[in-house]
Amino acid sequence: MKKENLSNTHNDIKKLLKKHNLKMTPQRAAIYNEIVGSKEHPATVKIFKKVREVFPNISFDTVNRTLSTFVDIGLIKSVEYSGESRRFDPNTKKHHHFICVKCGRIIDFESREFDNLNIPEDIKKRYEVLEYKVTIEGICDRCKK
Amino acid sequence: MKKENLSNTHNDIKKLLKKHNLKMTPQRAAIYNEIVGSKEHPATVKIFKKVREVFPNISFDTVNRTLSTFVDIGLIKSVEYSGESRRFDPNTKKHHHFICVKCGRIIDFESREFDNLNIPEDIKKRYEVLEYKVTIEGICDRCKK
DNA sequence: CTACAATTAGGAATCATTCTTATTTAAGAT
DNA sequence: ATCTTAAATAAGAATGATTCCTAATTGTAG
Repeated sequence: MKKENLSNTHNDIKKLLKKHNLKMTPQRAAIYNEIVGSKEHPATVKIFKKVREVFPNISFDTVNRTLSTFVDIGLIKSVEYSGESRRFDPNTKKHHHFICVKCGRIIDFESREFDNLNIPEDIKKRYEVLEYKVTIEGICDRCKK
Repeated sequence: MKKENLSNTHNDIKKLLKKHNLKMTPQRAAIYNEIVGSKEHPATVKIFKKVREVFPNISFDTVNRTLSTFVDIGLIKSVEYSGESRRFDPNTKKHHHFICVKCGRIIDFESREFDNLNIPEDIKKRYEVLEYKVTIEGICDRCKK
């Protein structure tokens, strides 16, 4: 019997929510059930539509708010830095980014090592690789104070 | 005297635009002047406001459209995969992403090598690093056909 | 079981982006 | 220099994503 079977899931989230002084609600359970195991990195609308099938009255706001909550407590992750407005970079030379998770500041940096990584063979075989970069997330000097 | 002084800029863009059958306009020049040399990875609204100071009648649409054009011809880059809706990942284990630039599909992959990169010393010194990941951009198997 | 604080639904509001259309303009040809 | 025309622009409407507001509901501690 596997350690993490579905019957444990509910209690696991409940525990995690409790740790953050948050309540377990049927909506939260439904949203979690929808997203867990999903391999397709769904957008909020997609999750909303799916959850609506089993929870016809749930509002978009609830789904959206709940997803943010889940990200805050580390239950799921938000992919990349999407969701904000598009931002531009006049620097077209190869470089990498440090992004401050507090203020959103994006700082360029260069690294010989990062410029010369070996792309995994199975990726190169299956897909056409155009470019890659390393993105470091953290807290910038200004926000540390 | 530096090679790339400002007087060349105008002609350089003009040449690049021409290569793509696009016209040089004062709006495009103003937008480029605003973004070039900018270290802060500005969002569209910010660029719009700045350009408006010297070009009071320019529309937001023009700025936005022009920025997309600049990205298309490789004059600037769009940072990360922002601009779309937020997308979520229930996989909180360390992993990396391949993003298809055609369909936007995000594919997880794991790599021992990528998991153990050496973060540059000056980054570690100046900022608090929380995590990092490698993002590969390219064309996925479905879109290659 | 009760009370209270947290959570929810629903709709309005906000923000970013794109579309539509009429007008203007850049740039090659005369 | 002027003409021609395809491309680009301004302005506002439309769309899409997200967040805010408020009243009603619900989970949970006591």
